[in-house]
Amino acid sequence: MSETNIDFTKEINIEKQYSPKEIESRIYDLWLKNESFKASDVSTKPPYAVILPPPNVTGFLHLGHALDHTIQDVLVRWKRMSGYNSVWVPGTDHAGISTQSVVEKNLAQEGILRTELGREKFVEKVWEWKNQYGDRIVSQMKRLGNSCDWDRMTFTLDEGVSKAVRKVFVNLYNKNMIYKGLKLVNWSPKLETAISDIEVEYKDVKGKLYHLAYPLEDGSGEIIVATTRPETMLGDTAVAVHPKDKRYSKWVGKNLVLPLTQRKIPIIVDDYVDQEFGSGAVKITPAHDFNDYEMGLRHNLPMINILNPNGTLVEGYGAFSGLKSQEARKKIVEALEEQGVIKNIENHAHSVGHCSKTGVIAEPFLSEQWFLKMNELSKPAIRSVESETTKFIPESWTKTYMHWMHNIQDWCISRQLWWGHRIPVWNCQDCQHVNVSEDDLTICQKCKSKNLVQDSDVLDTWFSSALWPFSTLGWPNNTEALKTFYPTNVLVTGHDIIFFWVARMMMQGLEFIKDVPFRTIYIHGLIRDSQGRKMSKSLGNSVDPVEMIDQVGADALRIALMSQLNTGKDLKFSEQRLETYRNFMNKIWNATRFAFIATEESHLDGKTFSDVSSKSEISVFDQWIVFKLGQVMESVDHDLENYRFSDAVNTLYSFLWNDFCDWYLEFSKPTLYSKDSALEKEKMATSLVLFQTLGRALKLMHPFIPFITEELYSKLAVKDSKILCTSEYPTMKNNKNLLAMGSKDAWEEVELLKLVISSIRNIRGENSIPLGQEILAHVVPKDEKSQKILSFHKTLIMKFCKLSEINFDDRTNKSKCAVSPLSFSGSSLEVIVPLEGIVDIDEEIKRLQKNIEKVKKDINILNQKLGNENFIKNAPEDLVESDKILLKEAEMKFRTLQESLNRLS
RNA sequence: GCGGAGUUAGCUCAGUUGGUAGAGUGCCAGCUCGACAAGCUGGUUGUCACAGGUUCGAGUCCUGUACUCCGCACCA
Repeated sequence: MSETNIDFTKEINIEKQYSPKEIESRIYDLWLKNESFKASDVSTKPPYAVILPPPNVTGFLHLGHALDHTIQDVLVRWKRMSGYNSVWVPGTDHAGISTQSVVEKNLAQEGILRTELGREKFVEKVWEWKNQYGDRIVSQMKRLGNSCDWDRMTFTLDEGVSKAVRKVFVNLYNKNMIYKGLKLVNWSPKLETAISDIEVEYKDVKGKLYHLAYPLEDGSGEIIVATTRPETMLGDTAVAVHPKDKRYSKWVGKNLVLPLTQRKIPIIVDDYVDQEFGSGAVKITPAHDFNDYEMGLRHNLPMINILNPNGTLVEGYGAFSGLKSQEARKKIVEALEEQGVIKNIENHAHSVGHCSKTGVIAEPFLSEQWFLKMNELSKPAIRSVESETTKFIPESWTKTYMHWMHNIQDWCISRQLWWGHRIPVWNCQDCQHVNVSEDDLTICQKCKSKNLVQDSDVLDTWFSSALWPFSTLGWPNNTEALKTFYPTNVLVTGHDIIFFWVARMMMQGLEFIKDVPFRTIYIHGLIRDSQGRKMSKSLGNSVDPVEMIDQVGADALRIALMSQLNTGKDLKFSEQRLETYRNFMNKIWNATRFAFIATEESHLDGKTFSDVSSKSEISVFDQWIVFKLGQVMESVDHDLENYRFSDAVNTLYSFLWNDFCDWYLEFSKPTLYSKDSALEKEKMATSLVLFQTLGRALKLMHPFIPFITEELYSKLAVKDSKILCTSEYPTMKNNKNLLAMGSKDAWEEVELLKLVISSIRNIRGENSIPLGQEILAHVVPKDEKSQKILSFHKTLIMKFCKLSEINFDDRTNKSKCAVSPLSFSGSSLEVIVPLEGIVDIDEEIKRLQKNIEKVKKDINILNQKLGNENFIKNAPEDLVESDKILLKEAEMKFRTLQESLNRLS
């Protein structure tokens, strides 16, 4: 470790209030200039790798990103400081549908239609758009403080990634795992493209159930069928009944006449039909319903497509043709009613699939698409989680993952879009050969014809995302980066994309690299507003993180988010909490300011970060804070190791604020401000310990609040490196020398002192004795050790409690006195404050009564426990013993309090 | 219907093997004590959702109930 000494300067140009704005941009530039975030492909250090879930390239940072990114940044910074070759690989996603829609909308405003522009020109426009806005999200990520290795920045349409995509496609095609087929898929009529099953969101809708009567061809009767979508009757190709349904058995095999079209359709039997529901007869529309589709396949029924890609009715249905399905429904219902076909309409709640991107109703639509077979791919992905080669945190997500994996369906990977990875398939117009190739083709591989046309579809965005953990590391080349960083350590993401992304990365990683893409999957909750509602534009409750950063700084936002992060639950965002941590930043700022104001330059001359004195030379307060510091290091290490971010934040918060500022800095003031030249040595020691402790605290907090800690660290008089973010993260191990200065004895001594001080302050506070009024106090220890400690710290107690005088002997006349009996670690003592002439004793009577009630309650509980034979018999011995001591102490306190109450009233 | 998470102070949440319920924030009172009013000091706040059970002892373990949230499936 290199030891650098920065000249200590007494010139304090630190403002009273922390203003993050100027500091943050300066500090981020400093990191970039020093290449602090760069990781090496080849290193002797152990690797630690995190791949950023790539945000939409034309998107902007929202609060969810802020949370997701901060978690990753904390981990990556922590590991970087802990001696790892720590890399965070950034990237952005082309986000096929979203980006295409945005650009299309934008062009439409200029009066330009995508279809008029043509594919090539349109894609050019999207690239222009990407180049214009692609940096916005990156600069926002930098404002948040993300310590990405920017040289590794990847875009999903980069050449390398595209190569990977094609290689994967061709490879899977050659293994017969990718196939093209005419199948019923989910379709977005607005986007006019197929979407995958998981891109459909089911919402409960209050609809109607229409009962239609279809007459038999031979006039022998009619069958009532029920439907929520009457317009689909145009595509009916059968009516199905249950094979055991006696009501219909006589008609099975006969034909019905479909109203409006007069088409003849058969009555068939199928087990799928529920006899109990409706009339027990189901109209079958194989081209527009998934269940009907399956039945159509089973019974070899014709599949009549009645919809155009944009959701309007196809030609051939007269006035209905060209209508959107909702209008068509209205008109068709009217027509059917006229003909007396509709027997009944009732209200019916059911859930309807909507396109998750646009919110329009998703239509089951018969079309030719590319599919990836998932069954074989899912097997190793299941095994890897079962064997805990990859672990979910929290573990409960394992079940969700498994359930989906076990019920996995083939994935529709083609999209009828222009923006994305075009499917690497060239169809020969002469010999009809399907050429599948990693390279662009101009000649048919079979007949050498030049008459080739590339498949017009692009791949689902998630197809390239699924390769992200290895495509970003250089695959298909066997790069050093891939060898070093794959499998990555942890994937951090929200639970909303476990199926879309996490599961698919697992499958592709195992298929192509033969190893899991990450060892741990950390799933965090989603951010909601202060009332627990989802954040959305329409509700107007979404919060712009950049605006928050402008207001309170990135650090405050980061630590506020992390302070709420536990057990993967969703978290409610509140600006109040943000303010709390803004204040915390200010506290840290001013604590450091104090360090400069209160210490003298000469005391730190030549001193280094790891210089320590001997225990005998530093004060008991120094020993106390160092002891606490050790505990903090241990606890934070444990919390980070176990992804307990809020615990780590709480530990650091209370150490810095309560232990360091409230007590240690106050304890150190009498020494530091002393003009007594005999105290020079103590001053020196305290100055050093103060700076050393502060330095460690800044380091410990750095992963959470990188900007302010880096800024303050740079000003420190003693430190062990120039740049905090690449310095060593403090642990019990690497701070052995310093921590050896801490001691348990010192801890006990100071805790006793704190107890006495607090109890006198309590008497002051409860009796409303103003600070300006000095008072007399008696502190009566019942044993020699406490006696020694307390008299040693006599002046300090007087200063802390604003006493005119302090006595350590028992006061003989305790009338008109406030009395507090105390016990600590086996010692007991009394604090007595004479109140005569100072305050009205009514308040003191109230205080005593309150304390008596409390002690009485304690005594009752303890008596009950200790009076219980079974407790004595069964409870651990040391518990029984400590309870006995507690009881004794409580009884003593009770007597003391009661006596002083008697004297007062 | 299946699965998951939850219910603890006014609010946001901790509570690791069972051993007298915690923090922050808010609220009340008093303070320009030589870093910080974005501060200091003191105080206030609970039928741990409900009902049973196991146990000497349950916020914690078991069973059931109610409510909230989130997935998935079904829905002619």
